[in-house]
Amino acid sequence: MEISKAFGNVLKKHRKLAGLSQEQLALQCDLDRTYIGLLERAQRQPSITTLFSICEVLKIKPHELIKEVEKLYGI
Amino acid sequence: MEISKAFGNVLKKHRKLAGLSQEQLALQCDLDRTYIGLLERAQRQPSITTLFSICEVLKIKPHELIKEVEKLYGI
DNA sequence: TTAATCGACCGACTATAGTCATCATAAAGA
DNA sequence: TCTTTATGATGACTATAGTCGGTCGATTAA
Repeated sequence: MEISKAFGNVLKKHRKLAGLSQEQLALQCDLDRTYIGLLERAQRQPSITTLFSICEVLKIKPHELIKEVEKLYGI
Repeated sequence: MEISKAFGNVLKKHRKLAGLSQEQLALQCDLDRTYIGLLERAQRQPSITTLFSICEVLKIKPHELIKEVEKLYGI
């Protein structure tokens, strides 16, 4: 699986786990609502600061999320 | 410490550990010579696919590198 | 001295991240 | 049915990632 697709899947999973809508997540990490959707649909790739701010809201360490991305990506 | 600065420091450390020049690293991960320098000087932030391709060349798992960035960043 | 290597830095460029306004649609509830 | 909530989607925009060609100074070796 592609990196962006893997990231999108992991992001969606953790957003749901946190019980947040795309809009709620976007507001809390100071990003645009549509952009969260684009990330989940693998049409954008986050920079690492974006990754860190999303993870802060989702209360997960960035390296843990990345570890899940690696797994889906297959490395 | 800022995220980009933390990342630049970690990148430089691991590039040195791998015994590569900025240019050698750039060639192997199909990026520009000057861009590696910009990353190390914290004037650019990588996307996650860029992160993954750099880590592949440096033979380190992305989540391990991110863990070091977290530590320097202070989370 | 000369040549080679390395890294900082620059200006200008192309590609893509991230914003914003807006419309469409499907699901759930009053 | 009417309304609200969540999401998909699009087009146009601004900001920044990433490229390219080059200069410069420091270092190291011939």
